[in-house]
Amino acid sequence: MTEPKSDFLRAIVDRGFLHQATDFEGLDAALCKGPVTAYIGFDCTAPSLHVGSLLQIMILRHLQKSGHKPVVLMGGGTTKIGDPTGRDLSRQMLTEEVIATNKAGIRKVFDKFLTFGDGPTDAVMVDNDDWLSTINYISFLRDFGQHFSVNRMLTFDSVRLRLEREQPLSFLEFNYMILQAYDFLELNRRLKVTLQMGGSDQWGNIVNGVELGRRVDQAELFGLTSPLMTTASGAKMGKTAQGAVWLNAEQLSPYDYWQFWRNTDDADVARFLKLFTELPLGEIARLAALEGAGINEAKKVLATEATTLAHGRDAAIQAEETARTTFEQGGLGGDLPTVEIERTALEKGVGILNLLRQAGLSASNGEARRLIQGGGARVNDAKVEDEALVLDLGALNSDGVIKLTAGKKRHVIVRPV
RNA sequence: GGAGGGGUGGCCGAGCGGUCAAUGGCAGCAGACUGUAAAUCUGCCGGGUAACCCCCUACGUAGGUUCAAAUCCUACCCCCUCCA
Repeated sequence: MTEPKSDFLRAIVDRGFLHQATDFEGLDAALCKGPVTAYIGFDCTAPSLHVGSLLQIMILRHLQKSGHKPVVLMGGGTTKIGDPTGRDLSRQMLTEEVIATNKAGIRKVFDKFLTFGDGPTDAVMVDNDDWLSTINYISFLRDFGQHFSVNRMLTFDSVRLRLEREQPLSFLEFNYMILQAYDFLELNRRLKVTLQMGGSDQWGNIVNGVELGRRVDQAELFGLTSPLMTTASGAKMGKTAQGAVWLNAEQLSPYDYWQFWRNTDDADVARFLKLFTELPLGEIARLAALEGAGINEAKKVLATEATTLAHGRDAAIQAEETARTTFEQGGLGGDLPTVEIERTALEKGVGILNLLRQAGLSASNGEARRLIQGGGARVNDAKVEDEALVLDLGALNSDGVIKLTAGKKRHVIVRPV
């Protein structure tokens, strides 16, 4: 592969976003010629997106920054028939209202990363429900069915692996790749989209779309995939004990988001800096060269930069500041998760087990008890030795709140109201 | 439609009449060591509770047999394989 000439591909390659592409040179040339419109598809099964989608979002951001037009395709139509991947076949179909709500939530996330509008390089969001829901089976078969070879479809990884492992593959699933290919064709017709991007697991779908476009409309389409994201320890990106790492502040506070990045595995830091921040590569190289405890500096930069993209500079700085006072000075930062408690209840006295539960630091009294027995619970930084401990107004610190801690990292402020 | 196999805790997977709240692995939580990392070691890991005492809930669903069932019987639901 030669060094790409277009800004976009150079960024994508240099920062580690590229897995494979169809006609890399052709795409490079097209990107040099003028604005290219490209899309990535997203599910709308949840009211927000989590870190697992961040890689794709960043690609769209780079695309826009280098002068091209990003299209966000919402899979509203495909969501309607449920997601057939995995064994969760019976997953509930979502109603129109839920889908609409989810789309609105997702749109808010994208607003942070992309500039939407009507301009030539402004991002737009579309929903494949607009064309999929009106498909007529007979005419669809006649117009497009002839272009799909089952023999060929059977060779795609997504299908082949399932067959080799003798796992069931429903006809519905088998059709997904056709519908996705059709999305590409439709987007090309409607919005002059000529490039589809996605995770490497989407390669088969993307190639199908490229070929369908060529066969039906003689359109020159391109596809590009990014590596599937895993952490150094092999886990899927974006899952933590508390659940998914959401990109919107309603579901995950900027402080927690910052913490997620701060806790990145050493081995992932350089890679993540390239993928999830927009720092210049030279700066990243400098940070990545830090050794031993010094790498913590790089993690803080990663956390602050990544949080800036999702929540804005101010929120990121505040999260960083809170982390500093909490972790480095043993104080309590103002941005820590806060739980309110009735002042009158506190006057009477609240059991520590109960309080830990209310603060969300343990799921049950038993778990809270175990936490204390294991020596992991602290009140105002003092280890709790007695699980029968009762806290009242006397437990308030000089700030008039109680700082509850579970383990080394989980802090909650309890504030009387 | 016929024959066979199977549904066990977040996941994988033992158990196949009492000693089973259920072996083991993974994941998770806490402690130690550190650097809010990794690896390692230790403890915990259904709920209630003063403690491994007891109570409640749990091995697809609903009944039944038995002093006693995740384990046996019956019906039903679901999944898989083979045959038609």
